[in-house]
Amino acid sequence: MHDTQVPNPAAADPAEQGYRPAVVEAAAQAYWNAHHAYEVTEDASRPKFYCLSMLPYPSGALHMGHVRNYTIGDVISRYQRMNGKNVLQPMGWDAFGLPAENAAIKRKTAPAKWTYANIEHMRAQLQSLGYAIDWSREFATCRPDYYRWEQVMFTRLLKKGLAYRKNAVVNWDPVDQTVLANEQVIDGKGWRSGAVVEKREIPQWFLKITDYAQELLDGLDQLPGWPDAVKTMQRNWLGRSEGLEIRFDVNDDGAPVEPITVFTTRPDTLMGVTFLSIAAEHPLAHYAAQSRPLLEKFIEDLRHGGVSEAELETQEKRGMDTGLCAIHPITGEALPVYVANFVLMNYGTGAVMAVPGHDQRDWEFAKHYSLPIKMVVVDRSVLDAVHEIGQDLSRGVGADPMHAALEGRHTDAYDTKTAVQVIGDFETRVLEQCAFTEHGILVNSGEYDGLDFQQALDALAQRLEAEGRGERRVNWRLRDWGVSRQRYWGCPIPVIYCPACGAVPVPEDQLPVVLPEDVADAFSAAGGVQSPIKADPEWRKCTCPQCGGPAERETDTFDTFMESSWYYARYTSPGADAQIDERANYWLPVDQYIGGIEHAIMHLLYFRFYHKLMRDAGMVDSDEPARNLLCQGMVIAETFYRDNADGMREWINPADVDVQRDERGRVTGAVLHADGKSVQIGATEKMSKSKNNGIDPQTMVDKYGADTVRLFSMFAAPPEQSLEWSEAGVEGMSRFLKRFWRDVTAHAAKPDHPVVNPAALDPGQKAMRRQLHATIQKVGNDFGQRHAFNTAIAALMELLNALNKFTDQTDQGRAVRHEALEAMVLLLNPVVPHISHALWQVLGHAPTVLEDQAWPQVDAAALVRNTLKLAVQINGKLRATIELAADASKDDAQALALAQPQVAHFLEGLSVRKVIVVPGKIVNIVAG
RNA sequence: GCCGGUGUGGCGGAAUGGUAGACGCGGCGGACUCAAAAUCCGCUGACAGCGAUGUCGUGGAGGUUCGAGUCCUCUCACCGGUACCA
Repeated sequence: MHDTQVPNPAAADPAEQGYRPAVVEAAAQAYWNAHHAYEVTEDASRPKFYCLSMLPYPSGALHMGHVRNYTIGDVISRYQRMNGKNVLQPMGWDAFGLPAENAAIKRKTAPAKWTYANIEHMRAQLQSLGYAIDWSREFATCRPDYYRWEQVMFTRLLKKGLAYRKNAVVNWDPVDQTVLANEQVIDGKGWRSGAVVEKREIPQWFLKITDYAQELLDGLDQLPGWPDAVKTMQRNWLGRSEGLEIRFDVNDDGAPVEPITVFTTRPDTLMGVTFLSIAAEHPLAHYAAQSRPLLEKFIEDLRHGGVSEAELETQEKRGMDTGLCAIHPITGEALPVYVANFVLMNYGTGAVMAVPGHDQRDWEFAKHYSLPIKMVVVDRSVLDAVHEIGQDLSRGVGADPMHAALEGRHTDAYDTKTAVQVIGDFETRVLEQCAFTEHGILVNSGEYDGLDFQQALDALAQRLEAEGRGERRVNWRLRDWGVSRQRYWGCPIPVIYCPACGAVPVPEDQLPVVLPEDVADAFSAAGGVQSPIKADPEWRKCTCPQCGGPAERETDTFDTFMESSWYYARYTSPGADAQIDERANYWLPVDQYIGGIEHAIMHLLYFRFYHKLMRDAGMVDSDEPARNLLCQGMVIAETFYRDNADGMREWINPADVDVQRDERGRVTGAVLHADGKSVQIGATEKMSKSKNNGIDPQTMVDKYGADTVRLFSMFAAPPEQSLEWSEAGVEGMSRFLKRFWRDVTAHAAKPDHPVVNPAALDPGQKAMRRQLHATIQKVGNDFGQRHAFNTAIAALMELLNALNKFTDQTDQGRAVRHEALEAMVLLLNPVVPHISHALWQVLGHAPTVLEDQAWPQVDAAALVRNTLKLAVQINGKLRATIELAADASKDDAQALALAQPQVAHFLEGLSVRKVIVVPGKIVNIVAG
């Protein structure tokens, strides 16, 4: 490849000394493209660094969230390469999904066509931002040569028993006769039809992620580079709990029926069970409803509404007695069995033992349906209080609740009235105010009285196991991953249904099962309600791979989380004739993964799960897919609106509004450019179409340049926090880059640049150079360790401000300035690579890929200080500052502090009790 | 409902338990200009004071500590997730 001649943008027109981002950026990008600057291959001689940003969904146009995500990734990538790493930064497209179907319906086109057009547009937008991406590895997940391997993997999992089919509940729109996503259910109604949504059970494919639950939990401890918040959320989502599974015999009017199995983490409250609750989908609920019309109607009513957890958990608690009778496994007591809408069939066994005295939800349910409440656990403090009184509880309250609990502890002296009151008060609280849900000591529990939680668990487990009525169990909140979707725009599930052989995986040599893309007519014909491959009777026709008889294909497609669970591995092996090849083990695991916090649980759990599946298939060596994770916050913006005469609220884009302020800078109002009339100011929230507060990145790049946009998105907030877009703030960044350009070109106008001689520097030059090296140290730490890009940039701004005040024109003064400007170009390069590329040449270097320049080194000698400033506090309040030699002793510091006139003034009439000296920080005088 | 997070000047934010408000925006004043823009310089948490300076101040209420924005308990508001949005 020959060199493309790229003019030096600063030298191109000597008369034009100003910063012209469009010219600078085009030149830098042309140079990088000509030199394939960011294409990489495996290189065993260098440490690798795989920097991965979550791949975008091609929704139509880049939004600020993308810009923020990919700029963070780009800064880290360029920084790591300048520190000697072989850096891979890839990009691709998460191209299947629901929005393409919605857009296709709206535009009467095919989802594929819309998707590919979006990819073309968004790729160009990404390229205009100048990211150091290896584009040779790009792919879209909707292409058969990508999803083919997902299908191969699935058929292998099927053979291994890690994929299986079972019934599961979905949202059903009875008017459109279609399954709805949770997002498409609004207030319990279908978003298009407006019909009340119903729950419906249909057969679906599942992956056995629960087989990996323990490993997914344990693996979190091997991820020190992941945020604690993410690990905590994943732990809670996995939801490991230890407890007992207990069987209750059940009879229907005396005749025995199937027993009910419950799981409980609180077996110590077993003696407080006053009823059982089962899910509406529980087999016994169906059984009981057969002979009970009212119950049947109740269960039918519960079918209304969607299936999302948020909806189920916030709806009013309702239940109905089934008329069945459960037998308490210890006492033999008869207990009613309720159908309750808060019991979820897909958690645990779909049935719970209700202990209203010690579970708040059961307590509320018992109150509402007038069911009995029993107190069987008391707080230790209650026992202690009673013990203190010395009460012999054999004469205590009516039921003699604590006799055994206090066995051997009571004395002869007692005060019946007070003890009864203490116990009574506690019981009254449990019966009338709220459940007591903490661990404590058992009472009212016969032979188990006086035991604590662990003792009760052990005793009950032993007895129930011996009697065959229960066993110890570990229960998980995590459910198996349902991967079937009743939609068109996804990867076809490679299964064939044969009347003779049942569900048969498509043989690998017949894969991929290709999704037809030219379906625009089918889409408009069906109004998008029915998937074209479901609507087409021909597509599904095939022959059974086992018996050769006529058979039909599965017409469901995979959850799109399937594609995004392994894309990171595919980037390592472009063109491989397998899912991935041996190159994967050079690059994996990912060294830095970056994406939105909204993916903290689901995507990141599937991503970890899939990596373990690939490991167990012998494809990768590592246990976890990513060493370090950074979750960036949202991009938010102000909203503006007008309430029109017809009562509709019209949202106005922030770009079309001028904000008005008073003489102190406080916002007093806002007006529309177009008519100069006022508009209302709304909340500052996530950029969205519905609030019309999105700022188009392309407009910003065209107006200010990519470097300015990149700089602002890294400066305005730390990466994990939400970032408020502010065009005034963007202008501030533009000013900084203009100043930087001007200062470097002005300095370079004089051709000579003497070299720093540290021994020859005067105090002013030394101070300037100390700030330079302190900044180098801070920027390296902030970029490399803390990911605090905002403070690194602030330090570089301070350095430039200091350089502007440093007017020293002597040889050594100019040498210090030269060292500083050259370092600044390199330090800023990860954030603003285009202007850095240009200014490097202005400083007299040949054009080059700047990431191959070494990162500036800290000169430790330049950091040395002779004196330090200390704050002096009296009783924690700042009263003076002192300056003393860096090697001064604590005593020196104390003496100097006490000698300050202000200190003496504040100590008047007080005596010094203690002096705390923290070297290099503070002297605190405690006086009174 | 449940799980996780956030809350600091007019605004975005800074601060290994050690001088709260770095840096940027906005605002005010000044220089340059016929004028404006751009650029440059200075000031800018609130209250009191001519000033030196003092008092108060990190969503709210308590607590630990010589010292708390930072740690603990409770509480309020907002944001993210909640298994078929990605």
